[in-house]
Amino acid sequence: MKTKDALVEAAAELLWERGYAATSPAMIQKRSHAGQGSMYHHFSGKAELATAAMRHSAQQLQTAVEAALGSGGSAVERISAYLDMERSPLAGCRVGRLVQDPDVVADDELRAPVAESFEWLERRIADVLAEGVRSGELRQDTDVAATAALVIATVQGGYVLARAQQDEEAFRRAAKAAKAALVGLTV
Amino acid sequence: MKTKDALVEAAAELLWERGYAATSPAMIQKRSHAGQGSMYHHFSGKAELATAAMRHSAQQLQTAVEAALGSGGSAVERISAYLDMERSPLAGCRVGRLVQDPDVVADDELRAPVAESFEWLERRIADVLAEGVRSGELRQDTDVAATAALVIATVQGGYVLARAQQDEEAFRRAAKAAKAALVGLTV
DNA sequence: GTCTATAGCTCGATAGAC
DNA sequence: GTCTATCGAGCTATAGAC
Repeated sequence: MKTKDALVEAAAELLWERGYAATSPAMIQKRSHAGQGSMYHHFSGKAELATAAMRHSAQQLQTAVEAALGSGGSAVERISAYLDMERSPLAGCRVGRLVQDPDVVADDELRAPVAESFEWLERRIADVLAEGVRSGELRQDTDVAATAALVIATVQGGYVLARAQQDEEAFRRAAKAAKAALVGLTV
Repeated sequence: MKTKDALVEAAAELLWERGYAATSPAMIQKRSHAGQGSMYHHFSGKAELATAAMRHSAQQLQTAVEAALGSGGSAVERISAYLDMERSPLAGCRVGRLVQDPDVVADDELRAPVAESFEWLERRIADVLAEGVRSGELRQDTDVAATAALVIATVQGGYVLARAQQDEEAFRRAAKAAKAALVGLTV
């Protein structure tokens, strides 16, 4: 169970750095120090290994997000903690970047882990916001679903801005304005 | 000058649909009904043709954005018009999607058109917001640069959400919350 | 379970005829 | 300016020895 893990780990890294289409089995094998035979023994091919790697990355991300959202405090504080999570804006989102990959979007099996990850995230953030509305922290007329989408879009779009200009500050600017917008929703 | 334009047009479409790394010269030739020889006569190779196609797409986008921002009305109305521009969220942004491509980010020549496009957009939107502050429509303490980044990130991130879930509504939810946030900045 | 060898294909680019 | 032929490399996958 050691070589298999190394393959998944290496595949996850490469999917993050290069996406699915631009990552070859040979690259994964080289980085994980596994041979051709090992890879095709543990997985049926590139797609199955990539799916396992995506689920691995999504799980890691989910744990980190849960830690940020689960910290005590008000809804605004918890969402702000999510926006301020430790990130490398220039590296991009290990899950979100896959959404641009033509091969991933074309194949429902490959897209499933990504879609599930975003669905979970959107619901999770919407729940925190709904708590804020219930407790009287946020306005009663707050559109919880729309605001959750805005928060996640800010992060995903912040990655795009940072990568386009090769400047981490672009991400932080977007996050700062999103936090200000959240404060504007408080009673 | 006809075959050359067809090559640029086809390349722009394919870059939008598939990105740079996953688009091959053969695909571009097929779609533009141009032969191998024609392509290498007009362009030094894939990279040069792609650069021309990117500038073509960026120009198209700039014209459309200018139309939305240039419509009369308050700053909030003009930015809202940008957020409500006619888009196909599932198709993604023809410029922003290139930011995820490993080959594009690795090469400054390829990245330049993308970076310039985003720099122009961020400045343009910041200018509109600054006018709103000056006219007394928006609060004096508005962080114009951060808000501009938030607006663009909302659009780019909205594309990611929509593609991840294959649902246009995800984009519209994010845009709706962004417009609400803008209203919250008015005096 | 892991290895090497190789299949069959497509990649991006070049050559040279016309 | 456009064509076809071809190069060397890398792609994903399979075969079969160990």
